[in-house]
Order: sequence, then structure tokens, then C-alpha cells
Amino acid sequence: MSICSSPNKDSDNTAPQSRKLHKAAGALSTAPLPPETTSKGSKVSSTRRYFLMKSEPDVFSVDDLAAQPNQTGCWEGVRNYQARNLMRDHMHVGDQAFFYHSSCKVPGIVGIMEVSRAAYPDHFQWDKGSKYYDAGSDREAPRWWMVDITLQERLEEKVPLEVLREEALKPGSPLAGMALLQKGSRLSVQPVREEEWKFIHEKLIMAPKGTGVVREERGEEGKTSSTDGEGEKGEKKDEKRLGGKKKKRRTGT
DNA sequence: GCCAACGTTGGC
DNA sequence: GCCAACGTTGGC
Repeated sequence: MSICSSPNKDSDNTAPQSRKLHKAAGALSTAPLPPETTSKGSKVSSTRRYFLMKSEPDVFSVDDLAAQPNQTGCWEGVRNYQARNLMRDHMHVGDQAFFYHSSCKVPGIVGIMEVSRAAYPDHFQWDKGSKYYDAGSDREAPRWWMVDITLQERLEEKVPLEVLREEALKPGSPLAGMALLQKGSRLSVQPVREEEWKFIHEKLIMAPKGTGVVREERGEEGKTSSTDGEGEKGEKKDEKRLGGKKKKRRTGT
């Protein structure tokens, strides 16, 4: 995904300071969604839903989102059908999502976001200069969608994937079935069950180590400073994304 | 529609 | 950088 800053001005195709986020793909086997109360089309939300959205901090970090006007941006560039369907069909204004840093030294949850605009067509699919261009997408029937998200909290202390895994192993843990922790889980947008959300929020975010840790400030200071060693990778993104492709032959299996 | 080949994700 | 595990593509 990326961010096209203000949710309002992107209605056309200005694409302010766009930067690409993750490359979505994935496998979501389990992770059921809360029951939908109405038909697909209507975005009437009765129950708040929860999600987890991945981004590589090299490409777009929680601090980058914090620096956006109104701390709001569009989550563009999702090019996986399952992730798209989640955004398009199941995300409503007011739903919440964890901001997850992936492909970094310490992957984990770094922020809490709220959906501030329901799904609308990702205009980058028609932008020939974009890496997200999709020649097969018809303007009359957009293939790719995005939502706007607003940062609510930037966690003072990340909740590492490792901690989530440890918690999930405890008997009766609400995290036992969490999509993120399932083998082969790659989806860049995942549903989070309410029990999972509450447990993470109350036990791992609000009171990790027995201290209140979530900070209020929403400023955009301390980019590389306070964060945990993810900001240093400055500009090897291109190398990473373009050059570092490795192919694995899966033949034989 | 099947399935092998290929491409990507993302933790480690 | 390695590699498991997934998704997509395209020949048939």
C-alpha cells in the first residue's frame, strides 16, 4: 500500500506524496469474520470490525503515516484478491486496524488505526507510471480498491511478532487462532477477531510489563530516534524491491 | 480445469 | 541471504 495523504484530494488522481507500501499476497485460511449484518454492498456497520494491515517500514512506516496531514492516508497498492475483498467488502468507517511492520528486524504491531473512508477504487491501477498499474483493470469495473486509514495511536512500544507467538502458545490464549500467526500467513490485510483485538490491546499494549505505555502524542518526531531500529535503512528500498528478487524453484513438491 | 513452472512474501 | 509457503500464470 501507500499513502496518498489527504483522503479528499485524491478523488481525482493527484496522488500527492505517494509511496508504495507492501506487496500484498497471502494466504488466509482461517480467520473468520464477524457476521455481516447486511448485504455486501451497503457499508452500514453495526459492529466494529478489526483488522491487521502490514507494511514494510522501509517503504512506509507508522511514522510516515503520522507525518501525513491529519495522520490520514489511503492504503493503496493492495494487489491480492483476498486482501482486496477484505478492504472492499468488509471494512467500514470506524473499524480499527493494527499497523504491522513486516520484513524488518523486529516485525510487530506498531500502531492503531481507524478506517476513515470505506473502499473506493485505487487509482494507481490506471496509472501507467505506477508500479501498481494494471492494464487489465477496467475503469467501469475497477479491479483494485483501497481505503483511507487514520492513525489513532503510535505505540510507544512495539508488540513484536515474537511476543504474539509466545502469547498464543499459552493455554487458552485468545491468540491461538490468530491469522497472523498461522503457518504460511502472508496476507497483507487480515481480519482480527474481537477477542484477539481486545487481548492485544488490553494486555499487550495498554499494560505490557505492567506499565501504561501508550503515549498520547501524535506528533511526528523521533523518526529514527525512538523507534526501534527500523529507520536506518534509509534508501535501500529500491535495491530491496527491485534488485533483491530471488526466485525459488518449487519444482518437485 | 488441472497442474507444473514461476514469482512473491516475509520470518528467520 | 535463505527458504518455506503461498499465489498466479499458462500450456494442455
